[in-house]
Amino acid sequence: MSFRKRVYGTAERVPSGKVISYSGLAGLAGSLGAARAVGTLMAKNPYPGTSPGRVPCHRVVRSDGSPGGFTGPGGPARKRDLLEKEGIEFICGKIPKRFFVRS
DNA sequence: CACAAGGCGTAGA
DNA sequence: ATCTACGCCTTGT
Repeated sequence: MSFRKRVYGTAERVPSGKVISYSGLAGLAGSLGAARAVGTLMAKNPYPGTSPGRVPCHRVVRSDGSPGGFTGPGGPARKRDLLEKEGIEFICGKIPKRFFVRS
């Protein structure tokens, strides 16, 4: 089982209306501290979407609450939009900790 | 096998 | 609070 697959699997189980940090995702995926790697994987992920088989990479944000980047269609703007549609609130451009899935 | 790059994280100034 | 520097892990060439 490659790290890559675990990350996507873990990302898919993040519920709508919540987000998780790159770092946290890395940890849940089995490689604590591989936040950077997660970012790389998300950057090349199949396609952002909530349907099965796709990866809701827009729910993966930085640990400090910043949206982070987004290479998918629409860029960062799209990411923010998707999150807001799922109920995430942006306070001064950042996401409150209560929206994070914690482990 | 070696190297470069990437949606990050943390610490210090 | 903002910015720079350095470290981290995995993937693709």
